[in-house]
Amino acid sequence: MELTGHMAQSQKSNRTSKTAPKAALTIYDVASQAGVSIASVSRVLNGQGSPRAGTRERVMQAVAELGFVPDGAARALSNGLKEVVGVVFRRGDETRFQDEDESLLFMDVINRGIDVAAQRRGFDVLISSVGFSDENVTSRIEAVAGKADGLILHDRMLSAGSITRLSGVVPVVTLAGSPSRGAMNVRCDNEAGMRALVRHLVVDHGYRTIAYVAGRSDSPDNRARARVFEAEARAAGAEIYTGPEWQGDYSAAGGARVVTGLVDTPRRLPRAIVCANDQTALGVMHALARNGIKIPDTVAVTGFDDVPVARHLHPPLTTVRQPMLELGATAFDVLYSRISVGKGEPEVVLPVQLIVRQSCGCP
Amino acid sequence: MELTGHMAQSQKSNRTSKTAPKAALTIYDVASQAGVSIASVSRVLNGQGSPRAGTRERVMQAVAELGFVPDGAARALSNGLKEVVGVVFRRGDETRFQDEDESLLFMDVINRGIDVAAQRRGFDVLISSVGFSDENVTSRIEAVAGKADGLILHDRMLSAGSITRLSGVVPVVTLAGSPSRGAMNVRCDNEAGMRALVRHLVVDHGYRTIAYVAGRSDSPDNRARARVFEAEARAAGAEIYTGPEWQGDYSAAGGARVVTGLVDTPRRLPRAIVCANDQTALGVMHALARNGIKIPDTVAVTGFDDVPVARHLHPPLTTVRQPMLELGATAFDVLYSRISVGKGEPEVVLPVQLIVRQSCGCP
DNA sequence: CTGAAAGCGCTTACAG
DNA sequence: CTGAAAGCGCTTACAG
Repeated sequence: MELTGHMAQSQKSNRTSKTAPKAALTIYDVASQAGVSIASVSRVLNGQGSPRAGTRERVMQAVAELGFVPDGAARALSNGLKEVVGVVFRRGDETRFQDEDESLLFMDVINRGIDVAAQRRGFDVLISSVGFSDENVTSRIEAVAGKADGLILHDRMLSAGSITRLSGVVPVVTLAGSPSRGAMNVRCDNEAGMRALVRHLVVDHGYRTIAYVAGRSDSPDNRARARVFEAEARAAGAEIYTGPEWQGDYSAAGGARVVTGLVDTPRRLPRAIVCANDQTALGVMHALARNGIKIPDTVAVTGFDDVPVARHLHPPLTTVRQPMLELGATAFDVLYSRISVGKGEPEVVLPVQLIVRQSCGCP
Repeated sequence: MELTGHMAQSQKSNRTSKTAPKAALTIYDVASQAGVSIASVSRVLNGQGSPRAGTRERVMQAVAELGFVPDGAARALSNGLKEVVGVVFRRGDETRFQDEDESLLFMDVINRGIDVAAQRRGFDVLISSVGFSDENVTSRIEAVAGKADGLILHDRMLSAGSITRLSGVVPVVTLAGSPSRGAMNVRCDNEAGMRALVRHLVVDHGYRTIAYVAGRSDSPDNRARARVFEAEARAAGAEIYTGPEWQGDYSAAGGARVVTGLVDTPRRLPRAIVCANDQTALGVMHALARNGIKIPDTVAVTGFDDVPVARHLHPPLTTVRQPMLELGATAFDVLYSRISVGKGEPEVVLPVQLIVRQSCGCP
């Protein structure tokens, strides 16, 4: 017994440590070991047809003995399905703001949602993050496209034209953007969320002056939020502080910059500052606090997204919750049905929820 | 002009929206469009040989016009390289502890390090997270193995035997474990870190009673830390509180449980509690605070890892910093050299650094 | 420099 | 139920 063990071991370690690495096993090795054809091996491995019990057993045994794992590339080439979904997003390597790099952010949570949904279908997720300073983003995305059955693109990864072009190669789902021709889009109901938020500030709290710290101006989400913000505030007769000094960029640093600019050139602050997203609110709150301005007593602040850290800010952030896990999962599901059935919803809008905490002035 | 635009559009949208989806483009389409052989197309696409300028141009133009993207599976099958590295890790879906799910944890940071290093080599990262309750983990991992050129396995994903077996299929790097036969391992210098930490507590602070809240007992990291902890504390003549009640599980909940068990059955607490990792320390500190026990005045607490949130705890956590980004990057680099050159370091040990903050009793 | 052809490791009609 | 064979879309010796 001892001996058998040793033999098995030295055999193995022999194979493993050979300088000339053993050629990878193929389905042919399994077939000859089991004494059947490669077609039979393939069938029992994939549960196709109804192989005779004896056949099945011999194949299974050979697979187990050899430790055979079929090559994914060959399978993919043969049956036209890689069982891989590509996800491309922007790595936040630009900003170095307090809690910003350190929390699970919007994109991370979405990716987790994609992952979970993908696993249900036997898909794996091919991640490709691109840095802000990376060049040839397009070729990087194309490389991912070539390795996947479909692509999920986070917001603002590519121009509408590029997206349309790419969607000729593989099905594409964009996140939180607007539908591009050829691609599908999954997003949250910005309009309803912003409407509820502004009404809460202007009607419930009765704030008469209000401003919107914008996100990147090329973001459809930002544009939708800005539009509704203005319409609702105007409808309620509030005064809107506006202008280029209110331009943020979705980052905490951007939000802080806006506030710093305001207090430097002394002028009246609005009673409430509505931020394009939570990260911006984070920066705004930090900067306000640094300048000794009380939140929410002097200025109320709100966010958008409800990232995990939002409830831990001081004061806890009033914001609009986007169902991020669900957003990711839905993106995958839409993509999957497009891949498998050939048709998918061109646009899905998920409901959001106003989360009232204390940064708006509520007790 | 207007007309041209429209024509181009309707043409395209025609192709895109056809019920019978257009057959995917192949290298043959490009070749015929460019009037060259597929070999030439392949050569210019891959920068092999020295195609004549005219050839190159015609190919490039055809590629651009058609929007051709080569199929990754076919490339992989043909040249034996997928340019994909698989990463398998455990999703934390078990515990619901305060800051635990909400911060970028150990594994997330490591994965980011892998991603960055992989991009440098044109590799993409195939992520597969497994939940604690997931079954047939092995088959899931094998599926990833089949789709990748190599595998990076986080700690405690598989038994040593399974790892050795798997390493017969693709090169495997394990993280923070001990080297299994056939696989390579990248880890941090637990011994040096724990030695410095315990000496700081026992020698510098002069604490005479001390305990170690263990991590999972099947973790090599935990065993190494426990061993050095005991040796150093004993060498300095400190009294070690020990026993099954000090068994944690690497989670915040586990750390809290240990403390709760201690205060329930009143007994003397040690002067210092050394935790197997930061998450455990997080739970220990929460539980201590909940019971009105002062940190570090009554009990000092330390962690291990230096996760991003560690510096934001109250008091800031004294811990041992593992270079997590570097750990991930090194894991990829080792794997890559094994994939490309055929040989890689069987074991790499990265240096760690004692980070003294306030939870140990320092001002 | 370029093309015809073989081959990568699978899956799946097609016969039997 | 099972096997021989074609084919998936590339890359790369091998001739020319």
